[in-house]
Amino acid sequence: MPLETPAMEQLSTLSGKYGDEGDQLLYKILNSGDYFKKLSAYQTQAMGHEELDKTFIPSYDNTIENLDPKKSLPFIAEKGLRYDLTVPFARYVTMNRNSITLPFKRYQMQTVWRADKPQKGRYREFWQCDADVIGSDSLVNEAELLKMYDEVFALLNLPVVIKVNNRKLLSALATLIKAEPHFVAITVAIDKLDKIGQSGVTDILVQTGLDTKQIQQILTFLNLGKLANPIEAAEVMLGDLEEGKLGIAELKKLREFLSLLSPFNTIEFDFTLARGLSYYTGAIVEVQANIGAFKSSIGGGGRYDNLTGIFGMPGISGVGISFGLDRIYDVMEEQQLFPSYLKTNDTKILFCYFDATTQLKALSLCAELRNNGIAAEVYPDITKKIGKQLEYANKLQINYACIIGESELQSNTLQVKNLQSGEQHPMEINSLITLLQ
RNA sequence: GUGGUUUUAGCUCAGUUGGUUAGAGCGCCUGAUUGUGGUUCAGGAGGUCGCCGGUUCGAGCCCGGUAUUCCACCCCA
Repeated sequence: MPLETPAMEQLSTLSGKYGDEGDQLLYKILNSGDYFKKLSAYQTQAMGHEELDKTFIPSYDNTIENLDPKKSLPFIAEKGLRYDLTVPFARYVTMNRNSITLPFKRYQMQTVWRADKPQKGRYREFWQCDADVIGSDSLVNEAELLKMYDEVFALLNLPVVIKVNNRKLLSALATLIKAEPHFVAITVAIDKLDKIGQSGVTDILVQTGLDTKQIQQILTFLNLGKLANPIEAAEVMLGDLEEGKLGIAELKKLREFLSLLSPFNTIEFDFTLARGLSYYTGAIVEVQANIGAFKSSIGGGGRYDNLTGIFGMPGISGVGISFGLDRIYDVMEEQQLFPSYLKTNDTKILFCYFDATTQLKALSLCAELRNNGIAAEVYPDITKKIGKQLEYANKLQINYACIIGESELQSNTLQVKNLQSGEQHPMEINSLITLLQ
């Protein structure tokens, strides 16, 4: 079923769900009214002012520069703009737990906002199209959602690579090399392998504080992807660990399901896929266009085991995918994948005229055509220049022009010109309606 | 958040070591053609050179600040 959630959420709902970077990219909304004057002495202290009391507040110039932005934020901004569709969905599920039936499926197509510097393929406001299943652990859901990616992009004629991994393997890897505290740093580093290569990844890991042996094991893990049976190879490496065992089992099961669904696109298991959103716990997926120069992801998703738990409804697992609509548009525009019929004008005919009297006639004829379900337009300005009006129709790709002058008014007929063939015939309004219907 | 870059006519852009009245192409308008398109020809309109300040006899050009565009990084859709 379709679902929509408000553009604004409580900042407390959004904070901490997307990683450190995510919190910085959240658009915060200032509280209403004179939020500084409303602050209590206690609150101003909490904002970093040991000696500040309320009488001091009205002197804004003195106070603002002394405020600690991080400490101040909760007091001056309680709302933020939607950052993705998954977290609001989890909030919705929690709030409506009594009225929805699990497993619950929904799709959601709305804009989200990131407080980012815009650049190529990167927008401050963009559309996401999400599909999620919540309240079921089954890997059938993963398989079906991956197949949904596959089918949608096949319908769009846009070849893609769908990359799949499992967070549990990455987690097991961190356990194996005894570097659990550096889990996030490790995932961020290996995610960059494509861009900066092994040496670049090594550099980052050294800076993180890992030793040579640990780094070597990470690189070994990454290279498993090149083998013929990467999942089995990973099993040898990580299968003794609890999370490794689970992750391997999930990937194997998913591979089995997918083999039955005969995908059109490449679905590959890629151990370098990490993803930054912190709420993913199991399968993670990312979609890349397999055509053109744009290499950033045009879709992503994964399984989140405890997102509703944060809102007070533990033990519910969900999995979802997201289509990055704007980036998909960008790639399709670049590759000219939009079908030509989308580019034609719906307007069938333009009414051309010469003076105030024929203008009235054109308006009433146009209305009559519209009443018959025909898209028609009237040239808006009075001009003696018929050529200009025809050229306007041309530029708008309107195929017919109806010319109304004094002689047509008297004979009660219409001159209808086909702008492609150049042919022009007099006809009655009824035959014009038949012609265009 | 860090680094770079852009800003001149409606649009896309030239503009030399600072020097008279800032240019081009396209578009637009008018006419050849007082009611029949895409071509052609002739003519025309349109710019406080992003903004504020400074240097200079003189600034589109140099300097400072500020806004803005796009790009890369970071991160992601």
